[in-house]
Amino acid sequence: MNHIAAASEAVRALILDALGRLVAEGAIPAEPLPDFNVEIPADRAHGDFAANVAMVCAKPLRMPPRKIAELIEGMLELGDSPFDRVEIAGPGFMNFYLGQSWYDDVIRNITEEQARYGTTGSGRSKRVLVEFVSANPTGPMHVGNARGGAIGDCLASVLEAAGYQTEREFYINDAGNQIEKFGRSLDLRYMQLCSEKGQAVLRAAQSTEEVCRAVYGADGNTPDFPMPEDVYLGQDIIAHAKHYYDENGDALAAQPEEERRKALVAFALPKNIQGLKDDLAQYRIHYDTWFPESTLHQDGSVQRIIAQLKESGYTYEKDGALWFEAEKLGADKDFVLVRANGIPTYVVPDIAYHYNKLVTRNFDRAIDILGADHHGYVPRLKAALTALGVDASRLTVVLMQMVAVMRDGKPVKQSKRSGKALTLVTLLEDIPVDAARFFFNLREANSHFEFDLDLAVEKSASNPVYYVQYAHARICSLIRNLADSGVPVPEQAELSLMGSPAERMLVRQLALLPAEVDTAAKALDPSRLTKYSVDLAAQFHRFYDACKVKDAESEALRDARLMLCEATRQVLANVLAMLKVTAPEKM
RNA sequence: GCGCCCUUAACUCAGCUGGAUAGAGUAACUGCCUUCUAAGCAGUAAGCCGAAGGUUCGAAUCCUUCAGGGCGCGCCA
Repeated sequence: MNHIAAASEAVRALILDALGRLVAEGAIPAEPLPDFNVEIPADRAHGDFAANVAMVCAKPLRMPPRKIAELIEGMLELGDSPFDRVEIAGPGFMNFYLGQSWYDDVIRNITEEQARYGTTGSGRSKRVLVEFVSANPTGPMHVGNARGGAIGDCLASVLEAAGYQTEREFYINDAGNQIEKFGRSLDLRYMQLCSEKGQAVLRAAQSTEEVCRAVYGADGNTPDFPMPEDVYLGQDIIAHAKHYYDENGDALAAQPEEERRKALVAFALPKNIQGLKDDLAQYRIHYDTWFPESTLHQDGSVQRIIAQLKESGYTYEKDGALWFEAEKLGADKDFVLVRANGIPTYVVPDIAYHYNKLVTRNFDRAIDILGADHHGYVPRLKAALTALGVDASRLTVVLMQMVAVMRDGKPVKQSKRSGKALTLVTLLEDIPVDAARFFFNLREANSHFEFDLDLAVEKSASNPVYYVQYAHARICSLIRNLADSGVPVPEQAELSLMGSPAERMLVRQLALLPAEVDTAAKALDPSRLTKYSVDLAAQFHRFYDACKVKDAESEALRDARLMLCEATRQVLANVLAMLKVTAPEKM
């Protein structure tokens, strides 16, 4: 249950009620009044909730704000409301203070809902598909994929918590130009290994790694093993070629190039895809669906989309190519659908894919997590969907800014061309999954992100994930100690004994979770939850410092605090579960 | 040239549907463990919220212009 929203609604209702009676008594004129805000003030000294009703009504009522506030205050009937007092402050704010029973209800509610606490129904069971990472299967995942993975997976958790029927999907780009390029690259490396120089390397090397290093050279392009422009240079390509050679020898070298590429792709691509699955599993990401692009070609979807777009009337021919009139539908410029050589551009399967999501599979919403370098492409995709008669607002693209990897305070150059980008696997060798997932969700997607390798590797307290986990472990330890001395967490306690600032601050923070989940779901911003978890941990640590549990002034108070601790532990565990970060019982 | 994003404390960032003295974490300095985990807490210091205009009772927040940084603008994906 969302105690914050309920209390906020109560403020609004109390004020509207009071205004109604003021009108009835003729104290203020009966005219439509502007909407007002009920918010949680930044400064607690300004109450638990503040309303600006008196200020926004000052002009239409032609009365000073404080005077209006006083009139409203005189008419308020706090009665059964969660509030026990109201103050007028500053230019005319009305500050509402929560009564003790509200705090008690929050704790009882968490005790009752347990792992369900924090879930809401705001998504009304709508079906949402979250597509994320969708890394190119021609190579390993890089740091950008790692960020997308953490953000997408946590966003899906948030949407689940908010009551959406959520599915996670990985789109496998197993067709098109980059697969051609993959085949070409594999073939070149394979033929190099079959050559005299390659054979010499194979004889001399003790391991695949040594072969890769020898062939790769300093930057993937050595005089002995030259590579042309526009191929993949990474060592993973060499390793695939070497493995194929190990298993099948050089018989393939005599085949036509087309056949060689086909065989090498058929050999390497499934391995890569399995590698992606394994790496993502290690990163605690599990998809409901792995959707191969190739199926869209095989089942005729791509051709059908082209036909449908033609029928829409938004296409034209120019220079032998088929163009889409995206500009007429809000995009910045028209683009090519089918090249003069008859091969569709990458956008067509993409359009077909999103059509599949929203029409064929009929998800209510589709959410894509993409790198910011795709921003220009989003309006075009949406324009195409519009032309197909699909409400493009059902697709939301979360753009995430680039990750700048820092080492020794300097940015690490990520060279895609030479295949030297930092991979997810390498990253996870250095830092724990917990830290990586938390770190990548620390900032909202749409902000430039600086990943400090030294800091993440450090495992120090500067990394906030330890701060949050420590709070959980600390509570577990406390509960364990008391249980060992015969004091288990009680099922009921005199909660109203807890009225100190530290206790109340903690409870208010606990009460905030459902509202945070809703906000995060609405804004598609899972980073709100990491921030929330840090704030909650901070409130607990303060409470821990200010209030003794074991040596409380009375057993009744001790029991009440024990219940509060357990509620806090539960909420920390719930948030960490959404982030898929472990909640340790000991540290 | 056009478009998107960013610019807040020494560093990394919150705050942005306009609200009451601008927040947190790091780093610096000071205190707090014979007592539930000091991976913690409390405190000090630190800011012309990139610049200039505008809107208003009120602007870090909205609008305009400008400056600096990142990223896009292919019959590449």
